[in-house]
Amino acid sequence: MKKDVSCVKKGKESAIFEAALKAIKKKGYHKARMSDISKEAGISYGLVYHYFKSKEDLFDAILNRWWDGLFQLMADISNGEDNVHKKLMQIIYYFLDTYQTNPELVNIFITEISRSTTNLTNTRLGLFKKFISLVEAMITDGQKEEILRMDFKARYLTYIFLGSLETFISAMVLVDQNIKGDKQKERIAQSIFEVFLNGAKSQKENKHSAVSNS
Amino acid sequence: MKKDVSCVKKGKESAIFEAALKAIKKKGYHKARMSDISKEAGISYGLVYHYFKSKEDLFDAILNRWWDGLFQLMADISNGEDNVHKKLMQIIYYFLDTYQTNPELVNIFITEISRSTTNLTNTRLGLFKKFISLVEAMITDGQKEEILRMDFKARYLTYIFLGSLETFISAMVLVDQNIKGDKQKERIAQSIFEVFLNGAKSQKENKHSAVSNS
Amino acid sequence: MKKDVSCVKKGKESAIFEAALKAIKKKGYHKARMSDISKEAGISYGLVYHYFKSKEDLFDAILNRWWDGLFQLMADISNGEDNVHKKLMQIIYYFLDTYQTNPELVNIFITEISRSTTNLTNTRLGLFKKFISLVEAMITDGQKEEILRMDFKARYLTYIFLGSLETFISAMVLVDQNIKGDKQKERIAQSIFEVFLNGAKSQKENKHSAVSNS
Amino acid sequence: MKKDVSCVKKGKESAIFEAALKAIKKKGYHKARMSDISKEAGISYGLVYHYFKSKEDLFDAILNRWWDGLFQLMADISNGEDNVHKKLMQIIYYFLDTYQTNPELVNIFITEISRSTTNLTNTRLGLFKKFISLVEAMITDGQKEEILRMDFKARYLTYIFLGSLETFISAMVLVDQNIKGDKQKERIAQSIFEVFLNGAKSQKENKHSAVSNS
DNA sequence: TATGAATGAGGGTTCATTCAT
DNA sequence: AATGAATGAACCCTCATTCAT
Repeated sequence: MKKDVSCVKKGKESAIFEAALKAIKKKGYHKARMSDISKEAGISYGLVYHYFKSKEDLFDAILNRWWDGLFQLMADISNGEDNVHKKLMQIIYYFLDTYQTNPELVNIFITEISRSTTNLTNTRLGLFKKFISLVEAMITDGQKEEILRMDFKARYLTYIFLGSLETFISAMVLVDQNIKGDKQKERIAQSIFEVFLNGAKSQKENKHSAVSNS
Repeated sequence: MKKDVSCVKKGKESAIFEAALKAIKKKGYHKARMSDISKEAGISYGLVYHYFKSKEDLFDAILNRWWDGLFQLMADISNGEDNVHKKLMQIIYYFLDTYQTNPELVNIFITEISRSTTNLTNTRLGLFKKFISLVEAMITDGQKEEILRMDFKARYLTYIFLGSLETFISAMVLVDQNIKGDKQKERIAQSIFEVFLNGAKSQKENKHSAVSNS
Repeated sequence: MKKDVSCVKKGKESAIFEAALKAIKKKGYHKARMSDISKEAGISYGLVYHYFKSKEDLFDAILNRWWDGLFQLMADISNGEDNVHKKLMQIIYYFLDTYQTNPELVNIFITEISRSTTNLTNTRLGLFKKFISLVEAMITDGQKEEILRMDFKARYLTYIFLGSLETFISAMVLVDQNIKGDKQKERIAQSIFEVFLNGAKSQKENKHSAVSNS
Repeated sequence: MKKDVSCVKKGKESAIFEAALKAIKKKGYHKARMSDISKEAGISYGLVYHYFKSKEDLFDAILNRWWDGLFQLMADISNGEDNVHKKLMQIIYYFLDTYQTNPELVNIFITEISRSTTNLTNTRLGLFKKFISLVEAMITDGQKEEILRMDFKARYLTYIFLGSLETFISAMVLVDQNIKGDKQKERIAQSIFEVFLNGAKSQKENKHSAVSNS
């Protein structure tokens, strides 16, 4: 019941929110106009300001939805007893799942946040760093459990992991590709993770180096 | 000497260019004002337009410097006889070298181009895709030579390679980290490449899987 | 009553329109500033753009008011059964009437359109040529009915007719002369038409030539 | 010799002058840029300012050439003993002749002066009024000699005369028509003058009115 | 004379935000 | 809650004019 009420109450707010997602995806934060958003939401110009204090505020709300979901996941993972394999896979899946249900949201994360220094207020930068730290902590654990190689800083491995993930998503975003079915999603997730874990070297090469290393 | 002459001739243009780099790095393309640039360059407002047709034009000049250098490198690599190892390493070094000499340039590439769909005109998108294709071609060669694993699409490996690289740089950009000395540069390059090639899995794990695979 | 409603609804738009008329009359289209117009209309700068897309658009709106009225008249005349005398007189009266009620509008037509090649987009040029053609058609009819002399091209007579009319108006515009009462208006209209029809030659001369022609 | 020197000295000045004519004809005074003019003249940007104090000054020089020629003619006519017929014809011919040798000059007179109140400084307005007065004086003389009808103000006849003339030229200007040969020039001059003098009424109509007048 | 780089005061336009209704 | 008219501070760009060489 509570939820219903909130839905009734938040019906317009939510419409604005979704409209903002679309508009920002389409034009980017700077070029998306408040009028685009209100038009897309099917409401009047000034009403946006009843629900969101400013454009910046609306943007923050969008980011918060992203970060909230992500940090919720990170909390769940941290509390769980999975090994590093499964933990990292869950992160990958979070990105891919969200991309399926809410491509605009991922798009905005990729294009406006993950690389842009300009949109990064200190608060936002903090969230971003916090996320990296959480991943790094997992990787460090993996190193301690001797699952991940220890000859590189955990931070470096983190970059490589997140970088692969982001670029994959980014590429899909760029061509507006949608993930067709769970099969493809699984394949993509596997690719990212497999290469991260075992590298791009061929088996043949591996043997060579195994020999040469022996 | 040659350089001096060009500096005399191109003194102002070059000053504007550098000022634009700084301004765009600081505020991003959209928020960077032409007045910021002229002020930074120590010249009058209107003079910018003597050297560059428009803000867009100035931006393009910056991008062209980046792409020109990168495509020059790609051409050199393609003509050379190096194996895929060395080729990919050269790409990594190009990013790191440029980051040393011209951190703003790399910054702009990372923040305004490599992920931003909004700033991407068709021309720019084309350059970006061309670059990806060239890397993919190298990776494909590496697969044919059985140096790189063949169980994943070359395009996927490409994403992972470039993703790792970009995120590394991006992270440095984010914290305004500078590369101290060639030693550190080498270590970073090695990290990226090593993990890409051999994966993040520890040796111990590798033995396990080697055993389990046999 | 109708007018009142429209005034309530279109109050600001109409105020901008009138202000634009004044500003353009005073300074000409090029030198008239949007800020002049907004100031004259007693509104804020940006509001002009709420009602008119651009300066050009506002200018077009002004021209359209003129052309709409004129072409409406031309249509009415064409449908009517009047002879060429009355038709041409109605055109003269349209100019003079509009000059009385809306001197700025006529002013702008005279100064910015009827002679200026620079402000003439193809659309505007088209309207102008269309008007000339309609007048020419009347004159041609007059020639067919043997009311007007046939030894000159209808187009030539058209130029002379419109030229007389325009210059008359133009001269009044130049000295900001206003038409005092319907008497003066009638006298002016008569002058233009009489001379066009019967020429400037004196009666005495006419007799001479009549004799010499016989 | 003096003239030669002046020609050597004034070579560039004259080139600028002609270039300005072309540029202003093409784009109008306001839109014609000083750079257009210098480019057209084949000289450097700043040099224009050696010969002309300002854009306004250059414009005035152009107008002066026109007015000088015209007032010279008016002086010659006034001193001569021709009747009003010949005098008016000479004015017509001055316009047509100049249009043949210097179409841009006439164009500028038509489009930028004869109707535009905006470009009219008091000085320029004075010249214009002076010209009208001189024509009016001729017409008045014609009335006194009972060659021209006296039932209308001389000023009105003047407007009609000049209006016919201007619109004719204006129409040629509009379509960039050039006068082919002296035959056509004569025909045009005749048309203008004939209708001014004898009116547009057909002979048949004239007889009717002659009858009705008797 | 001659060059063209350099200046900077506006100009049109945009758009986040406010406010009266 | 809801509307959309109203505001005005910037912003990009133009271009007449000046100036160092």
